[in-house]
Amino acid sequence: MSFKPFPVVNPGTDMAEIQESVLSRWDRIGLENSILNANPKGPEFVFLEGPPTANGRPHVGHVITRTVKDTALRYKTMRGFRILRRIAGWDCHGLAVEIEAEKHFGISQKQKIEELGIEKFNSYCRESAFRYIQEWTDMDRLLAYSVDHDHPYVTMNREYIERVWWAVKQFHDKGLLYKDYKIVPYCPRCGTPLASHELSQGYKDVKDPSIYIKFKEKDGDAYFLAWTTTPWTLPSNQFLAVSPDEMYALVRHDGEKFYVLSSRASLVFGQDVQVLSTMKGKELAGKKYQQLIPLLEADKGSFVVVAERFVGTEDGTGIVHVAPAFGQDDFEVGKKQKVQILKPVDETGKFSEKHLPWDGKFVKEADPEIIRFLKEKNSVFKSEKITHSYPFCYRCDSPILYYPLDTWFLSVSKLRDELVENNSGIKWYPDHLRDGRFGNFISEAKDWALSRNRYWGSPLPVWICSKKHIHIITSGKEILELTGKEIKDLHRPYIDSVEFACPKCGETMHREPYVMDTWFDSGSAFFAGLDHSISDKSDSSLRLPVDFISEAIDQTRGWYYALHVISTAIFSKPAFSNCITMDFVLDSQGKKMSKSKGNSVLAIDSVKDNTGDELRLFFSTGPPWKTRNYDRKFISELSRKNLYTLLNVYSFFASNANLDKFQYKGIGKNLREIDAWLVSKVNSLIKKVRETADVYMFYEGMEQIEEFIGELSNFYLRLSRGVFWEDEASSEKNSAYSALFFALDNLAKLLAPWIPFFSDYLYSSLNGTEESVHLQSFPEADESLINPQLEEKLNRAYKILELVRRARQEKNLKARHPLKEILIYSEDVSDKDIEAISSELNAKSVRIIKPDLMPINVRCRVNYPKVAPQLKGKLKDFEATVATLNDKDLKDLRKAEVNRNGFQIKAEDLIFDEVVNEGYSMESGKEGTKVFLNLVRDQGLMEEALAREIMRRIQVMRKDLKLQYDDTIDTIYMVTEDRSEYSVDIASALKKFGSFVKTQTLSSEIRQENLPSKGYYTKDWDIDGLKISIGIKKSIPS
RNA sequence: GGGGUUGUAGCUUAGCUUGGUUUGAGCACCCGGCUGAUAACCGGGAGGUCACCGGUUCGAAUCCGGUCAGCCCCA
Repeated sequence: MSFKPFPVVNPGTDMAEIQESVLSRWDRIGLENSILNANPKGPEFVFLEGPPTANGRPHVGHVITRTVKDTALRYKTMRGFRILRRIAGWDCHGLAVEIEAEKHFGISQKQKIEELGIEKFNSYCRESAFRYIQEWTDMDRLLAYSVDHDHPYVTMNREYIERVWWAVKQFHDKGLLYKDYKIVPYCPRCGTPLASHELSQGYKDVKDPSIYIKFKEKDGDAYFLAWTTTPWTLPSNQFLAVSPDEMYALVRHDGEKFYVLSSRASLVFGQDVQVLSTMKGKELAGKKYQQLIPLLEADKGSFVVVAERFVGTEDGTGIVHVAPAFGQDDFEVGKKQKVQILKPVDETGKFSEKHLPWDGKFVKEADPEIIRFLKEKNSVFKSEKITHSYPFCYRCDSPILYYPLDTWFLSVSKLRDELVENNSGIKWYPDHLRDGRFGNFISEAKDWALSRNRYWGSPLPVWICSKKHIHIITSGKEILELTGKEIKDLHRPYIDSVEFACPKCGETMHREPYVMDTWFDSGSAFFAGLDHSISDKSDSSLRLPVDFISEAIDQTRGWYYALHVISTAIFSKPAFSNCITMDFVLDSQGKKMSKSKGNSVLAIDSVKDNTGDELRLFFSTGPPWKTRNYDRKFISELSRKNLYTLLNVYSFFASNANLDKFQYKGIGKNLREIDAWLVSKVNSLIKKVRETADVYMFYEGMEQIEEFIGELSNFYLRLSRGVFWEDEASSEKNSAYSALFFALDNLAKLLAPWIPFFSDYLYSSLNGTEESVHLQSFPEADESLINPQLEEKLNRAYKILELVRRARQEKNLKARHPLKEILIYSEDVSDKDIEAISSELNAKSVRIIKPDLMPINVRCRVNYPKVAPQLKGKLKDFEATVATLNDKDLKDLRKAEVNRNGFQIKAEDLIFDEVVNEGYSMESGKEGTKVFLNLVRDQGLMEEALAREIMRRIQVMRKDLKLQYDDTIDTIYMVTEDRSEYSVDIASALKKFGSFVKTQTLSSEIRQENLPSKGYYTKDWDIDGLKISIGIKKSIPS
């Protein structure tokens, strides 16, 4: 069989180039398809993609979620699992899309949309749903996100909508669907209510008015002082609420009388306050007051003080202004008091009551005028501004109002116990989410406001007849059966006209004109977003719970919540069993990214600035649930340290293996020690990576691999280089090649889930194949090749090497200068153990010695702080006695007391100093290991040192000329000045060591000659005072 | 106000579950060395009140309580 060379790495090869070549190979071999259909008989692993909206641009945060998801998928595939639902998904409905459409048509009011026509509006929405799909696919390709992009689930598709409808019916059948006239968080611009989980996305700190209002007592001359940040609700005031059991006071201030919460009096009035009487809040209940703005007519029961538990005592005055139309608590008060509520504001958030001077104004804009109006009436006690957090529509940024509206709800609050129970078994990463943020949220779950008074969404499939019978339609087929009419598109407006006779009473049924919260769409994905692998929606084929999902932290109240609620309600099971949650990606300064600050990074820019591997490496280092600063500096640092280091190891391997025509035939039995070490380390690594990845701790696996790459390069290869350069084939050399190949090949497979491109480059280069690493099995550790003792042993040897380097450093002895002798004292190292490091030690002799052979003198001195207080006057005698102790005494002292001159000398009375003998350099390690360098430098050593100095410089010059490994050269030199400490003759040095230098530098000859000389590349050097010019030129082949 | 989370060198961080020499590393900095794989690397230096206070303990970065600060979520 002819030798097939390993592809060599061209200088300047970068990761981008590798990524390009790997991508085109993947296309060539149709890898995507093979991955999607891998392991058809393997155990099942169910994945679910959280559907982003393809109507928005992906940002760098999406890169990290895709990294984590894909690493898990690739890992599971290599572990032999058949992955179900490895498909992309797209969330297509909702306000985000509608707002794009409004911009497109240049309108911003619902009325205008209806004038335009819902048909036209929605058809634009449908078209623009995939506005940025190209950017998403580009990003996914460059990140190697391996899900099926050609068969995604799409929430606006007919089948999907029908499954969502089916879900609504399940809620209805369980009595969990109801309609109510309730206060809901409402976006006046979008004209629709928002669910609590949507509301939570839009809190912002803003400045609002903070005013203290005087409500005049009806049967007296005092005022009730109330505080509010929403002056526009004051015309609708119908009650004042106090806390029943708190103490209130009637006080005099500046000539007027006020009721106020006792504990707040001084904060509101300052020093100038006189308490006239005190009473409990409930004693105030029933007191009447004058209508503040007497422009609207109200029911008789209005304008009284009520006692309510919701009244807080932390801010304001302890007296709360109640406008039943504009707050949840307020609404309940209105209901309790059985009054008609005042609602002078229409659905666009504008005053709509001709008796009010602010008629037609948006409520927030009317605030200043209302304040002015009240000031003129002397009803304002104090008017300020405060900064507080207020909700805004997370889609369009309008201030949210609380507004009474007919809304369809899901009775999620009834399910709280089940939600908590189903959550208890979910594995959360990080685990504190289970009982923390997510657990808290579901244990206080509110009813889900499901309906939206909008246009582009899954239509609410609820039909009602005049007798209030409800019918839920679950398919287009059912519509056909009920009406005899085929309906192609289930969206509005077509669905709006569907009418049929009530199955119960025969009256005509009309559809409730709403669409649904788009979170209900995406939250249905676990049963609605089916791929070809799961064809019906029966429980068993759904494989609930899904094994793995992963999204960013904001989804605890978004997608995770929706999935969990729907799955619990319909299937009484959790929707997912493992969930990795990412925290946000911050900018390089650790600041939150935002469009307005201009520091946000688009995913597409990021994947073009860096390769997919580099980004994935960056996002895989460290736990994903910690915030990470996006910084190019760190990305390239990690890349350099790991990917490029490994590329160089491979490059070294390939170029040498090609010269030697090495072919891998498995690792043999007779490995060199350091090769056995490497093989052992690889197997240990495999074991550790599997253990962590199996429990979803992917970042720990990656960190283990990173550490190993460092050891491979800086320990193994550095110490083994020599054997690869030997001319003759040998079993040692073969051992080294095999071990290195084994390490690289396994590393390629280990890296594959994290670093898809480079790992595949490495794998195919090593194995000379077009096949992909991603279809290989994940490596399995061979326990019999793991040798902890050996790993530990070389670890110690490496420590010794460090000590020697330090000892050399101390005496300024370069590593390339040979030493006469190194002595090593260590309890647990034998001569054989240090073989691996002998090349780096560079000594004529290395010996392990017993403690008594250490070239040291132990001296001792008196430990004064210990001894002086006891001895006092005898101290001088003691000193003299100590001075007489000889080496044997000192040795004895380590074991027992020594009696001398009447003193019982103990070891702790003395301080021992170890003084190294003349002519040695010593270093001690932590475990008592000591190394001694013999500093003798005879003529032979000096000559060799000088020869090596010259050799190294020739090598540098070879590199300057970019010569090939096997190019031979002619070398000449000329000494211009010699003041060196070498004190040896260069000619005689070269005479003795010339052949060594020649071999190492591939010089056909080395001779003295005047320089510069024509045709020679010349450089001047100063070798510790020896000034020398060296010239080399490529030999002309004879 | 409630819940969660974080606080270790200029920066990024490991160690905390299970208390035990002197808190370990990388980047940057300074000095020196090495370099026929490397964009590397090696040795040394400088740089830490382990946020703060208290408790438990022979011993606390680690366990407990409290405080402060940042971030996130909720009300």
